[in-house]
Amino acid sequence: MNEKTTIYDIAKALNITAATVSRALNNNPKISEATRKLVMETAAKMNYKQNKLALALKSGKSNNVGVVVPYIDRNFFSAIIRGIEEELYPLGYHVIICQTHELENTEIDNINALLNAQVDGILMSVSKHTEQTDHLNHVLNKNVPLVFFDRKKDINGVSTVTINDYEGGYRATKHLIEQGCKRIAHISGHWALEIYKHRFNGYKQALLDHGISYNKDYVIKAKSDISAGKKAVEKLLKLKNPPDAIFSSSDYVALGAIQELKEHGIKIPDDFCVVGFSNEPFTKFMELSITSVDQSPLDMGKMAAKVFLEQVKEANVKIEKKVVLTPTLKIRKSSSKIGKK
Amino acid sequence: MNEKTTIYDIAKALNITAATVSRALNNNPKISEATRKLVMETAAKMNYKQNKLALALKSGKSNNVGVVVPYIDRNFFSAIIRGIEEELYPLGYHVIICQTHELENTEIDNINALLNAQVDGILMSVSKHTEQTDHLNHVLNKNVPLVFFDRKKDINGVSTVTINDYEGGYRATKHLIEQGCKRIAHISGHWALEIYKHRFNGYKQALLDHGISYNKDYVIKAKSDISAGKKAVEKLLKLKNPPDAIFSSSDYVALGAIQELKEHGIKIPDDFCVVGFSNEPFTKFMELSITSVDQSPLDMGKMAAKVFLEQVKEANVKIEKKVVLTPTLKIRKSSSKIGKK
DNA sequence: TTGTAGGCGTTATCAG
DNA sequence: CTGATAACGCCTACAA
Repeated sequence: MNEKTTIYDIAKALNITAATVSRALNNNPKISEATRKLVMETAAKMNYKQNKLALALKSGKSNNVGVVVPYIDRNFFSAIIRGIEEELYPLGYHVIICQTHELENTEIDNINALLNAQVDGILMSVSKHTEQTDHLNHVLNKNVPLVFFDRKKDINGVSTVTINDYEGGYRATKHLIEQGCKRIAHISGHWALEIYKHRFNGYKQALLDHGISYNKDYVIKAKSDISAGKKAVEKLLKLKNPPDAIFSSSDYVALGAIQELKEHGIKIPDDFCVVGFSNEPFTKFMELSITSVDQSPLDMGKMAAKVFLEQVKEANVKIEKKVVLTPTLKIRKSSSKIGKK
Repeated sequence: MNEKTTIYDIAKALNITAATVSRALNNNPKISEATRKLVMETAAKMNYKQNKLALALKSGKSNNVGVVVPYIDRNFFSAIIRGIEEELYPLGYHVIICQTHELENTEIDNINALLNAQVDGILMSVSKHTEQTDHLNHVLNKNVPLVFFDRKKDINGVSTVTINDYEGGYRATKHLIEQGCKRIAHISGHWALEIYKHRFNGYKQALLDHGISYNKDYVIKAKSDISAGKKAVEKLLKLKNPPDAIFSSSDYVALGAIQELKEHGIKIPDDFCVVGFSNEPFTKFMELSITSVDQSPLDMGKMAAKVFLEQVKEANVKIEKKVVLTPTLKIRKSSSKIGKK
């Protein structure tokens, strides 16, 4: 009753063969209605559950997909995973999660482990410190669908789902310009990740398009945390001609920047505007809510899942799809100089 | 080269038998050093990877554990999952995640799917709306280790990892009393979850222990969101003798409460103190940072994983372990009446 | 319509 | 030390 019951058990109980049981269970057309019903009933009675492992071994499909991210408890990534799970679960897939901790070796490890586990696909955001691509090519060689989301490597034949970081940077900067800001600084991240380059490019182009000359001194590369934001502001305020706005590639940096600006008695948004990136939950909860670029991670996850599904459907065809989502600017108090209530 | 190579392939290449290859690969003592080396080398050369699926079918161990939570993108749960993953990954386990969306039927579904997938254990936080326990007993009948974290059902033989919600409520309330608050209200959650009852009990006992009589009008049950917090405050302020502090079972409610209090021109913490629960990331980022009870979800996840591991180790013995973690109060501005700088 | 037999990739048992 | 063989649970030609 409580131990595993197999199709053999129920075959024995019915004095028929396991093959017949299998067919009945799978609604195979070539089976009498009578036996089908009988099998179904006793299967239920004996509390039979199909062993997906055996099925997987037989069919070569595990119905598991691996998802690899730096850390699962970062809001951006957990929201993506949620999207993936919700899209894939109804189709019978299970999501296996792995964290790289931003370490190349761990990433390689994860990938290999997933491959050994015979996953039907891998959806991932590459680690900040990944330089090799052998392990990724390896996935392709095994004919396992691979999809990058957000952070990618340029590899032939791999589909990607990203947001238009350039556009995000552009819109954020344009918004600041429209608010009347003239000297807009930019705090960027580690350029090993191209997303930061793109945001910077968008920033730069927006300036140029609006007749504002680009000033190298206004651009700072920093880690993505609060204290980095503070330090960056300290530096910026020491310039002979300090900026009157910041577009930051990180919400945490934006927060640190705001804190430091307040320490200096600078009024936000009246005298200084700040825009962040990622639309972290806290940005909208702040009393001085922070304008930020939303990356719609939930949609990104769902889209990554859909791209994966297309890939499995057309197993023979090699498709390389590049989906680029458009970010939206969430305008909040930290940059609402005009039309303030 | 790029298709799956099995032990048969490498056996053929070496003119030996698959069994020998298997032994060599597994460092079986009864094998000559020479063939071991030979096998290892050609295995590497042929890029052999063990098929864990076959191993799982053979051994009955999938090396997968299922983790079931309401939503994975809630900070509390994603942090727990991170803890579980980090504890289990080094031992070769993979974590499969499922979301119940707080729905009983989805939970039942998830559990069954995980069982079919032959997971080696299930770690879960039960859904708010789960009343049945058949599906959970079912897990036990199959002899699959089951561990509850945070939200549990009282089922014989199931280990649990929770925090001492009573203590959390007690400490939060005591803290408010120590700050000089005299009329402390409590905003609770859905009592279908016993955690809310426990927090309430801690609140009540703290009052009594400090000679403050319990006032039913000061207790409100509400959903766990910002607007519920606002409404609760509206109600409380209409009392003939309104409170001067709130201990809320939710950080979101606490935030809503604070917003509403400010609307009414009430000074926090000078005239009114607020304490929340969960230590959501945003609580410490606010300009008026919010005092909150930290549940150390990362530790909770790690502990749940450890309990699971003990369980698999002692497969024969039925152990029912109840781990209760002690929450810590993170004191911040929203309740720091005394010793304010 | 149903039974038989083989195989998915491994490991374990038993001989040799 | 190594080779054959069976088994894990399921599905699917092929045969009856």
